[in-house]
Amino acid sequence: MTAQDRQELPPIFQRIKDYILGEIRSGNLLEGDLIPTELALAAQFNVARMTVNRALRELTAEQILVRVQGSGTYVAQQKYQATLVTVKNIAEEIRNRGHIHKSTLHTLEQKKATLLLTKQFELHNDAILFHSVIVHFENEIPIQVEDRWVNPNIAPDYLLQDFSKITPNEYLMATAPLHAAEYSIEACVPTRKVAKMLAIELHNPCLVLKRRTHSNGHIASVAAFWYPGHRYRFAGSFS
Amino acid sequence: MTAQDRQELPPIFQRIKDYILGEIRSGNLLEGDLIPTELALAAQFNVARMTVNRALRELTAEQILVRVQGSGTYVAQQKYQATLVTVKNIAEEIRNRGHIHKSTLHTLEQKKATLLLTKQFELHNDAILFHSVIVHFENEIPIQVEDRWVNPNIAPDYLLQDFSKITPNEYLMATAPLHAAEYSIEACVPTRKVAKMLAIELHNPCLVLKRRTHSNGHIASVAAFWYPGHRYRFAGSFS
DNA sequence: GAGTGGTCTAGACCACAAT
DNA sequence: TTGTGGTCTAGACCACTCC
Repeated sequence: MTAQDRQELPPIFQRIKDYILGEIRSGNLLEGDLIPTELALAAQFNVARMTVNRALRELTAEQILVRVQGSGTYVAQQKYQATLVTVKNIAEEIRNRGHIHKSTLHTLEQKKATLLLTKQFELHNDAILFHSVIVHFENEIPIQVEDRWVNPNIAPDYLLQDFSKITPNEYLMATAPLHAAEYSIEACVPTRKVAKMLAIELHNPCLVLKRRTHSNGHIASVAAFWYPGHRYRFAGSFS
Repeated sequence: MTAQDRQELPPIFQRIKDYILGEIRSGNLLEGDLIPTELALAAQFNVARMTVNRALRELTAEQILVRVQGSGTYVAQQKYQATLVTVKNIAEEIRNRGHIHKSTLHTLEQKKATLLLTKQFELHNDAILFHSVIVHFENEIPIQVEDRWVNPNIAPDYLLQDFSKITPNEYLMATAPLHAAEYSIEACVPTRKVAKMLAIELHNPCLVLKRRTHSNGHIASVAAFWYPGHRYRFAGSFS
């Protein structure tokens, strides 16, 4: 069968994927069930085995199926209902909304690490770190306080940057490739300083995103991002 | 070249992927750059074009490359530094920590939808919905208030369930396959009812996860999950 | 028209699992 | 040993972009 014969139909591998997905949705195939072999599906659809292989390989990448060499292909266990939240570069996010991003630099210094920070950075006791505090504005309204500590070994020129033109995030992404990160999201009452910078009351809760990033086997940066709870939310969707 | 010749080496398509990724990491290939054609890479690695095709197709699925038919293959724009938070079934999460999950049912009813709810569910004005309010405990400490509205058409037997044995999440996952969801995370002060159920003060901020789930082309469920801010955080890591 | 990626074929050899 | 998936080949025709 040529592509012309198929006309407006989706590619064969896609139709095989749709067929399998349909069998799962309809209940004909249940979690853990063995599905037909590649050769059986190839015969059923009258196509080459490679075409079936691609369909099943992609469904495996999508975690719909599980394949075991020598054994067979199974319907994967249903995943938990999960929510994924993506937190991006704040300046980019604001610009993507068509709004104006501005930032003000409150602190840019080098400072001896506290005990907690030396542990977070996995550095020796008297380590010197770079520290910046920046407030980000969306259309002149403060939307984020970025309190960041940076490992001088990873970004030695950090203090020389013009953070009105480039965000620390953008600078670090360009300087130190991101290899891994840990993060948490909490709801906290703001400190006096943070409340003042965000122009909110002390009793207004904040969303606090904390993130530690790794680069080249070292801790590159430890940052806390404070958002006013009544002006900001993390949101998204998935399917 | 046979698999035996290659011995312990990774498959060819993987080595081509690694090569491209290395060129990007090293800076030899920059964002937007055109990469060699399939035929050029096939000649360079002395393999069939299909093998190169698989490597490039997978890198495209991973959003490392962008392919344009008739034009060429390009290095995709660098992704933002992103933080992904996964929120799972609360009962499962607690058990995974080795702790004891318990829940108490505060409300289980059918009720006429408010105007806001009819819009969220995309239903007509006088629609009847199921409503449940459940408090989840971790080692006897309240950790989540689950306030959930459910579409009766999707889960007609919702009111008959024993939610001390199965969470609404688990029941809905088994009854109505999850196709998509929207969600948000906010920091809010609790309502009086929520504060009482969570045994916290009115001034203690809460993390509020809101989630709307789709199943079979309909809105299955609209839920708000309240967590005490000082006892709970969303956390995770990625690399 | 030349060159690109998109898809597909009909074989092949291999590693691994079940028996 | 048989059957499974994992990978690869050396072609092919097509749709599309760019010149």
